[in-house]
Amino acid sequence: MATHTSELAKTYDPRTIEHGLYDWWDGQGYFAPADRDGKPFVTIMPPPNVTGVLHVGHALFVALQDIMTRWHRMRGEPSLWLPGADHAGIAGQLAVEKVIAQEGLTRHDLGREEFIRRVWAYMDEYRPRIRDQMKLLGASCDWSRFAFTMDPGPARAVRHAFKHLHDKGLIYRGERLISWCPRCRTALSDLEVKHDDVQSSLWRLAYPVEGSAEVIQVATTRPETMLGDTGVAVHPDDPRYAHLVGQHVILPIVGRRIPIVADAHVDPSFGTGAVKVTPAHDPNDFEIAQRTGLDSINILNLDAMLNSETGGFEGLTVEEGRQAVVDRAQAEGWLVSVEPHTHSVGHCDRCETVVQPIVSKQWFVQMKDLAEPAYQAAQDGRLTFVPDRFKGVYDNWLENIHDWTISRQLWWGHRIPIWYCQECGEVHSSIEETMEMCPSCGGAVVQDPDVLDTWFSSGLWTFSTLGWPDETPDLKRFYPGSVMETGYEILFVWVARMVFFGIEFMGEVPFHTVYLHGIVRDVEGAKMSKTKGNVIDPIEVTSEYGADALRYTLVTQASPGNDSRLSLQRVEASRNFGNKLWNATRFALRSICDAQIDLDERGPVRPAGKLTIPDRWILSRLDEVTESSTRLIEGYLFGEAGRQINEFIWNELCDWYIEVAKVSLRNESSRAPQVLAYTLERSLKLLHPFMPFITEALWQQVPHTGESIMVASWPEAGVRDAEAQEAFNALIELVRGIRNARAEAGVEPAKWIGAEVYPGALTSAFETMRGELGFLGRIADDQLTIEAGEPRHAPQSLTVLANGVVASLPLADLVDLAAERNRLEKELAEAQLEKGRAEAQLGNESFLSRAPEKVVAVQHERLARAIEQIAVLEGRLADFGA
RNA sequence: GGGCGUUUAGCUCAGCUGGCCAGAGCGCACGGUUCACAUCCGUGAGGUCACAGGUUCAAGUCCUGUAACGCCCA
Repeated sequence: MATHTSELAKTYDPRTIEHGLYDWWDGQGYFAPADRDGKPFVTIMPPPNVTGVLHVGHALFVALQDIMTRWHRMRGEPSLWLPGADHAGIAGQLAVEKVIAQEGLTRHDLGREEFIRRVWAYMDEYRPRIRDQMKLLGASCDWSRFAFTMDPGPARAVRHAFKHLHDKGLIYRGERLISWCPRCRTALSDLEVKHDDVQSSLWRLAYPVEGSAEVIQVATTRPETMLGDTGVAVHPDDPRYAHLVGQHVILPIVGRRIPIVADAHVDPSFGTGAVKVTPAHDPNDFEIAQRTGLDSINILNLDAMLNSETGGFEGLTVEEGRQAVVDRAQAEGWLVSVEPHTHSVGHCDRCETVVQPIVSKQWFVQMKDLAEPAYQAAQDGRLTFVPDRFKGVYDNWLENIHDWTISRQLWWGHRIPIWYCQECGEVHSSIEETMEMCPSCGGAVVQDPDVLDTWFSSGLWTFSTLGWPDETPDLKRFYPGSVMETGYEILFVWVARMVFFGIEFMGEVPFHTVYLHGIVRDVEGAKMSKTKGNVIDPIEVTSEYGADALRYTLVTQASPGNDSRLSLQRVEASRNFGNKLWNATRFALRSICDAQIDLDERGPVRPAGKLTIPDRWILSRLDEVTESSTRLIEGYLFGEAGRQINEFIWNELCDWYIEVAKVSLRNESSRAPQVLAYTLERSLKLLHPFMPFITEALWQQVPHTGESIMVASWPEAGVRDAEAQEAFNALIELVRGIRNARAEAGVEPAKWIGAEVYPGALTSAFETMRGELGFLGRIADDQLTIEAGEPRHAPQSLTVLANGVVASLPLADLVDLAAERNRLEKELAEAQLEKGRAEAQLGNESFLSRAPEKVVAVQHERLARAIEQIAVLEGRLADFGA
């Protein structure tokens, strides 16, 4: 270990201890998968995109993935957590466009080559920053395998995948209605379009029917699109319009003659029951046109300005065009009505601009054949979800899948590996980065100018990072991986795509478990955003409270799949927990300084032999916590595991064991040092995946075996000691009762009092804990009696009942008789209620016959105890007389 | 329109396979310089587990419905 201080400071200072540890771990090579046999644990990091800085959402995923990885590593499995970064196509390009805009330039001023050079420079600047931030959080990922989507390896994988799918006919080029962002000037996939409700209007327009005085009214939320109408559709069974089907209307403004058609998808109850059909700018209309053979007329340029098809409106924006059409309709008398209407409008996920549906020539992935096996994997259990409700969401998406638009009219990204021959017109895909001439005719070729959707390369991530398409040793050893941990918001865009690509290219699902976390919100529950100014910077939090505290907070405050709110108060509480652990270790180190701690290859040897009841109790509780936290982590219930470990350390080890150890440590032959060393060392190990820095720092100080807690073994649970637990629990209850009675009677906290204790069956156990009882209850040793027989009471005394143990505290002048009588009466009433409840249960035939024996036995005990207490309380009250 | 989630103490949330009197942190009240820790210790107050039905010997937990809030898909 790099720094080995002999004395711990009085308070825990996360900054001091966290500094330097990470580099030491890294230098020791602990982050790389161990070179040993056995099934490896593999998780691939969802690549944060390189355009920004880390936010708390990243801190959450780092914490969760690090917990899993560290835990599996401690269990002795070769563990790989592979980090990466994502080039973030649109977002990346936007970020750099903003930068050059400050120089008054656009990407077109620079030209494609120079622009891309600038993007690379930008990315090269940001990548290390993100990496450094993840190091601050303690991410134990293998940096030697770090991958970037634009690196040569992953880029080659993209070309291989593309060519494979193209050759197979699963990638095709076609004219389809797609979502177009006028601002980003690119096609988007369905998943990049967010739908928001917008307050708008519903306009009713009257179109004149050809050769008659009749008009047909249509309702629309986008009147400007009438310029591209190629038909009017009505429901085939709608009697109002039956006579018009097959006739034509003359479209106002443009004067086009368009047919009235029947289509079953028209909703007769919406609006007028007749809809205008604009196949080039509406998905539903596009489908109606496909079925009824209507033409398609595009009225927009790619910058979303109206084009020459619109007659006099060319060059107007959509909004201007809308106003112009409405004005004209009003003036000419074919505007029937305008009513307020709220409807859902698609916006670009990146820039919020209203998305325009446009018919355009793009590249698509045909999804049906890819989706089917991915769906099957979830049905037969090869793929499971945590929490499992996301299986339904996943299924539903795959069942209703549409083809995936993968071409983007951007410069930053993987260039589509397609070349068009200028001579013979053939289209070729290639796995090479460049193509010199047409493979068919030797003619000149030109590469498709577009790039691929970022998620196309991300979808290959589980194997492109391991060297695919080459059969590398890494690929053989680490594919398929184990767990994919990520946010639920990218279940479709990323997880599902990794699954179907994994199956398609590797023949196996890329991971068996998908763990999905929620969104970390601010204290008010609002999503954090730069514009709102409510962002909590994880790095700032880390520098104030420590990465351990932030990680612990994020993990224990959230349950899988649910959003959580982060408050600094809670981070502070986690830091305080670190301080508690820190000081418990200081105490332990001081107590065991002279003692010889026995070590074996797993650390301090489990104490055996002459153990006291508290010794046996804490060991038994440690076993229980070891068992339950192991089970919880196996079941992905990290938050609950973390909480239980905290409770054990704070409320049992610190509050009780260390307190009683102060008594037994006075005794030379005490085994407390060994018990303390053992329990503390195991506790540090249990907590290590959650709070890696402080546990390492302290572990190095306490007696241990091995170089680092990171690569030490995860504890195994021993056999429970029910007898010790029962006896010590009774002691705890009694001490609490005594403290309570003292407080209520207003006894000075510092005053030593007397006590007569009647522990019944636990008498001999209590004899052995005489010193501890006196210390904890502040009872003078020469005034403490422990007797097996029936409780007797001095007249001026308080009575304490606890788990079958009775104590009488003679407090002479201090006792307020009326108050004590009152207190006893209240306790008596409670005991009688308790007796009644138990009797009711035990009097129930079906309870006795149907409930498990164990549960029935508990009720018997409960009844017996209540009866006992009632007897004692009634006896006591009788002493008070009338 | 379809689906999902949330609703538990003043606040933020746990509560995993149904089983003693429902827990934590923060906040609140009272008291504490016991030689690890005031980033602490002790004691206490505070809950109709959203509502209405149902299943069960037993429901915060399972089922059905309702409401409010939120999210996803169309």
